Amino acid sequence: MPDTPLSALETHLGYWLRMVSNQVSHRFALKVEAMEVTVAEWVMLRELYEVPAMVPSQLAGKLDLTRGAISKLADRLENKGLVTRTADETDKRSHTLAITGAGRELVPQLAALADENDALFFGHLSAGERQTLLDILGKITRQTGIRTPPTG
Amino acid sequence: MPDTPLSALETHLGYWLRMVSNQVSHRFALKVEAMEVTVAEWVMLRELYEVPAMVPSQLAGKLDLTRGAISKLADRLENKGLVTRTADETDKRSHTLAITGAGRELVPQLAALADENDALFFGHLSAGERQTLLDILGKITRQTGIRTPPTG
DNA sequence: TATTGTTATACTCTATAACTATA
DNA sequence: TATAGTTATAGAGTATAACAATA
Repeated sequence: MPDTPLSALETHLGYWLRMVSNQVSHRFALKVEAMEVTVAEWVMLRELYEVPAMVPSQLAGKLDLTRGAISKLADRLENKGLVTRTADETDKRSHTLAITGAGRELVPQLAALADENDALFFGHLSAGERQTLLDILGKITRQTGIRTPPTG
Repeated sequence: MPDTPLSALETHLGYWLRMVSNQVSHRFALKVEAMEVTVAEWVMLRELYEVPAMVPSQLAGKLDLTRGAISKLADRLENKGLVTRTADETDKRSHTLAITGAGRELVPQLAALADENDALFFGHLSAGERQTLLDILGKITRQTGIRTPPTG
């Protein structure tokens, strides 16, 4: 028997959020594995899908990763032909990252897998509950100043 | 401009859940680092805190990890003096894992850090919103048959 | 000197699969 | 033969810090 009441242990929201999120992401990872893409790569592709091009440090800021992490991720995606690096003419230190045609074709397929996975985990919630969840996630991120989900 | 409408991309709940959860867990990791414990170790300690002892494979099932992963985690915690392995007399292949006195003292301190972290990320939600979030997380896990948060 | 991106290094987390000892 | 736990190996994910080129 524990020395201390368990109630505090039972209710850490962060703990349960992590449990559920890990489960959801893990299942999604298995799905995208078939398309030879990892979850981190999917995140980067998603981001590049929505802009013409972006410099690595900008992306690092957006995804809250180091420049080194972006560099490695970009290497992998470049090797897969899903992303290209283009030199900056004016500042020779810099370059931009852009999604390729192949990458652009892949994204909707990956999005379909994400839809499938969402259906599996969130499909049994009511539309209202899903919206509430999204709202709460938005509220949390807005308070802490990271990227925020769409308000829908 | 993307070839496909972005609305589908915008609203993947799994995607946003992961973003928020990663943020929360990362911040928590920084906090517990000061106590020389990782998040995965905290999860294992939490589990062992609530029972007199448990066999590794049972724990693997509970945390949805492989026996190998548990073995390595147990090694680390044993080296830190937070967990002990005790041979099973009847089945010589088996043993049990139990939290030590030091581990038992540490858990409430880690729980306090979890409280702090919860406050940071969920403190601005209303009590009702927090309960709703917990309810929804519970609902999701109950549907997919993994461990579920307390109904509170 | 400061900044951009890369690289070297390291560690956690986790898996798969082979292995050892025992049942 | 089957099971319990360990270990070897590997790869993702990420960080820190040193580095090269350029500004």
